[in-house]
Amino acid sequence: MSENMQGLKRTHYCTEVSKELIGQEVVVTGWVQRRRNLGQLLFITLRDRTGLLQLAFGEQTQEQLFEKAERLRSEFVIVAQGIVRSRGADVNHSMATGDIEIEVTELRILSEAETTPFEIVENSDVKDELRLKYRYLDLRRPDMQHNIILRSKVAGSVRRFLETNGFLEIETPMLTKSTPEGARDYLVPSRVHPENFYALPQSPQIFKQLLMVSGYDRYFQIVKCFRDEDLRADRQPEFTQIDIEMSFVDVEDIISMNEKLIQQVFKETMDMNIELPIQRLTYQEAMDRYGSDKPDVRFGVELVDLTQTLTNCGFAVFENAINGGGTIRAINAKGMGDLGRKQIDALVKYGQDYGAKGVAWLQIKADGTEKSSFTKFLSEEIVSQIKEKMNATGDDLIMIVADKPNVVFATLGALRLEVARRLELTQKSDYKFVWVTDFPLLEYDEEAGRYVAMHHPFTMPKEEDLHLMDSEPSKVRAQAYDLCLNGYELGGGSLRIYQQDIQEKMFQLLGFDKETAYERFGFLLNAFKYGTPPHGGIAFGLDRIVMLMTQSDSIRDVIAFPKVKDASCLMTDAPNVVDVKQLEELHISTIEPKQASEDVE
RNA sequence: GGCCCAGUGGUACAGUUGGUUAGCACGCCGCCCUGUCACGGCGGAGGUCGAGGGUUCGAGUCCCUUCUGGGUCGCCA
Repeated sequence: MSENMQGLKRTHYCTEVSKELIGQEVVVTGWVQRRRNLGQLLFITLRDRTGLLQLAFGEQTQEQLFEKAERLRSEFVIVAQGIVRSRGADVNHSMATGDIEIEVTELRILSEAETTPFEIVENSDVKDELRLKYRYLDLRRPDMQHNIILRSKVAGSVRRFLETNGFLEIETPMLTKSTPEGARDYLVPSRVHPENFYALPQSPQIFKQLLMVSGYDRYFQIVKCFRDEDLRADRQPEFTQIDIEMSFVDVEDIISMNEKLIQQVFKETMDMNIELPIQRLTYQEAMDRYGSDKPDVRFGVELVDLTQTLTNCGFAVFENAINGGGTIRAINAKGMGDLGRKQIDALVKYGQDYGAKGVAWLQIKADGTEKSSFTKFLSEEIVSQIKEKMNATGDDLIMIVADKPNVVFATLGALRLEVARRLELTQKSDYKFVWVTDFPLLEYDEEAGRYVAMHHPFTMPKEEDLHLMDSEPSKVRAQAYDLCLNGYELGGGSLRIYQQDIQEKMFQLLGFDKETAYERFGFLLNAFKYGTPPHGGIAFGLDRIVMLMTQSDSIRDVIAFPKVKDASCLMTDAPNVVDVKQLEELHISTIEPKQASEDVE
């Protein structure tokens, strides 16, 4: 029979009880972490979100109370009243409250608990599947509580900084209009409008721009966004953005404001100092040096251009790549000079997952001898040129990819990261930020047979590239920027187009006629007719920021109730089948059950 | 949609070239124990080895299919 708290009120969280309170009466609440019954003496470790506290039952304890304490089991919820006392010499140094305990005078069992499917301890090694099914228990674990609490602190720090700097927090709709550009939308059927659908926002992009038109000048929102795409360790179908927009600013204003934001958040929540200004790379530099637009700059192993050296060495693969508009680049994995053939082949295979047809390699062992996948095309002169360019001094594995630039960058960029993992070149506790700027405005979509916006259709081109919009659209750079940390994109943004003529040109390049553009974004284009300030902004992925802060491997570990790989929720079983009546109200016909068998044969 | 990894009492793991009764730790239950804190001691319960099929005298182990979870490519303006 469970009891209630009537007449008792919590006076302290577990770790707020300290030796300053010795002799005083306190009331504490929480979950039973552990019971240690020594016969005539019994200890309970009590846990709440602040930590652990020991309760003691001994010779002064009334018999009835002691018997009640003996009934306690792990995860029972209790309230205990008692006197704080010193533990004397028996201090537990691994516990924040290890020098004191509560001599309990009253105990109430508020809720009993069945044996949990896994133990509620830090760093437990339970399968994700089980953790997520019993997420409410997983969230009791101290490391998860730390993550979720830190997340709240980060959000608080963001709000304080932005409010101090004149930003207004304004909410935008969750039920909005589908925008077929970009990611797939989650759709919500309308009951009132048969065959019509709302979409959940992929981001509040257009609304925040409208708020600039409306004169709010500085906006922010910590907001859920939805994208119906496949999941990854750092991607969930619903995720949280720190969404920011500013008026009457240029790229420098936005970057400097936002690096101050990041600096303050890391200082307040991690006590970590970030030196400003944060390093910057142009997109082109990032690709050339790291093979990635979200480079991990904690280590070297940079890409080197070997096009000049190798085009005419006689190896047809290289020659064909160059004739096909390609390039030849390489990385040098120092410390892999004695890697065996099997392991090299594994690296080659790894690289092929990223699109390269092959990876040529040249190994220079510690003793100076060479081994290569294309020995017969390597004259002494070419080898020495490669050695010089790759700074090879022995114990090197040079991996070379010849292909179209995007394939070369993707492959070597991925191999570079794989090399770093194998050689353990990075530490999670090391944080290196970098801004990547001057992204291309457009990229060519082979499948659609047209240009698509790399960022979004409202991204402002660089002034000096405007003249290229007609002649060489692929060369136009955007006033767009991403903030990257340790190989993750933390956030990105741009200056927006606010001039009618440039916007029209942009739509033209994207292959929208005026009607299509108005059908999709008419409310924005109309709004721009009534006085639009120059504006721009950025959006940060809150989940990723906290993931990196907590050194987690997945954003699942910093989201209270995340979804699994197929976007379902193991705890609630969402998504689920709904009542036929609900469907009828929404004018959705029920799905016919699939014909059993036959369709294969 | 493709590729890769994993699945063995409640949990985490071990299980040899296929061989008799599937092993260990933690947890759980009971008894004992006055300073424990990963308490200790003694005893006990708990498994259709993810599922289905196949090979075999015999399958946790080999093969096929499938389910579940994870990673990743595609995808993610």
